[in-house]
Amino acid sequence: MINALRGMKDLIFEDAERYRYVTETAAKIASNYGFEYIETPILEETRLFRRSVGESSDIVGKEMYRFTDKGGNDVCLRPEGTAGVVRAFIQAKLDRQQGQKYRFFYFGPMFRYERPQKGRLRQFHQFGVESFGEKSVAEDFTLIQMLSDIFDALGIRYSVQINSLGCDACRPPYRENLVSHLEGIREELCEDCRRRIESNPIRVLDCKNEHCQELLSEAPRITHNLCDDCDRDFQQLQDLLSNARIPYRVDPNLVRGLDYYTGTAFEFVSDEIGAQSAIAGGGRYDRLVEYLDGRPTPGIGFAIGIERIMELVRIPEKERSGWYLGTMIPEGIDSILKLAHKKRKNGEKVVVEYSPKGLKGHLKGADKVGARYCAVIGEDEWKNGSIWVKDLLRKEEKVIPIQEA
RNA sequence: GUGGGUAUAGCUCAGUUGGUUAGAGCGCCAGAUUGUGGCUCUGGAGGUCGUGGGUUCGAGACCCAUUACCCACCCCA
Repeated sequence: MINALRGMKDLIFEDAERYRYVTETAAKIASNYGFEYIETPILEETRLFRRSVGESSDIVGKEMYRFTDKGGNDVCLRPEGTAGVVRAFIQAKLDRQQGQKYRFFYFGPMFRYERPQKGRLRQFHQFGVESFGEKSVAEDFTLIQMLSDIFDALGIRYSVQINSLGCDACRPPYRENLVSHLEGIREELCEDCRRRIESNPIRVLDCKNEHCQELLSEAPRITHNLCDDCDRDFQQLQDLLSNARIPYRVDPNLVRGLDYYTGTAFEFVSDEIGAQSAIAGGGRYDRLVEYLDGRPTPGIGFAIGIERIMELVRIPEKERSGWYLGTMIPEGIDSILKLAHKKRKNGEKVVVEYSPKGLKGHLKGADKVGARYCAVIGEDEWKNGSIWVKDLLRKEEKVIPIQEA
């Protein structure tokens, strides 16, 4: 037997329905916010992710599905969605339209070669949005509001965490500041933290080790080291969230793992799904378009981890719908097929049972496929060109000429 | 990459200190006055016990290896 590859899952039956419900709900809300659908290739040049997501991230460093194609190109299955959309944005020369706003949403599979666990697959799906050209922090607020609208619509409980990562003006000095502080207590930190001082010092701040946390209580916080512009934006964001009655918590340790983030960073967290609790994350990336050779353009986006919310989603109960057609005698099949096609052309859902069988068998069959109407041709109906129809919901039945069915 | 757990019917799982024909529930199929669904009752089909070695008179149970899945670290959505 051939099984799906490790960390890859089939979306079938209820899972498939849940997936569709999530993407359709989110897409509807995103378009209400003025976002347009975009679909970019799943395969991209490796360079794209190295320059956007960043060499220092684990995603690029060790989790990419990477290979050389037959043309000798160094390519990767996309590990996230933003890079491709930004590439498309620049390729379409939209960055030349300075002052214009462009807003996109997308959804689809992403690939990371990680050890699978609850809420973490190698092929997983994200729904994301990217907004280009709008530098106002009101857009940051609007994306967070959109996310809460989406989760509200899906019936998912969440908490919101926000932070500001600063800009080119305030982040580098803060980083130096932090590193020198960490160097001072280096010997007492755990092994992981010592390593992170070089690779990603801000990460040290959210070490799970209790001893480290005690030592870190004195460490400088990014939120106290923002420049005037960043600080003003961050304050305004908080005001906007409060006015909109969106509960949030400032978490100075919230760090995005991707190098391209600047300014506002946010995360939506659920406490009902195990260790992989981040159900959505995003933030600003005002320099990313430049990194990828575009004209400087502010940007901000988020992504939802669809698998992580799948089991939390409350889907509406589906009701009986459409038709089940069957016959009790072999001669009836032509009439059944003709009727089925007429109804299908008419936009109705129809399931046909080809084998003749007793009425009871057909009723059971209709029940099983969730049909509302069960229509059967038997001996009597065959003789006078009629068909027996039962409404399974109202328990009403009638015999009518087949032309009228 | 590291650690722990699990692997028996389509699904969820029982299976006593190793001992005859490996069980249940659900699902599936067929019946319960010959043309009336969901409920009930009866019967039936379905398993080389993940795979490969080993210990033993004898292994689904014990040992080793291997693979897969699950959970956690890590990382992140």
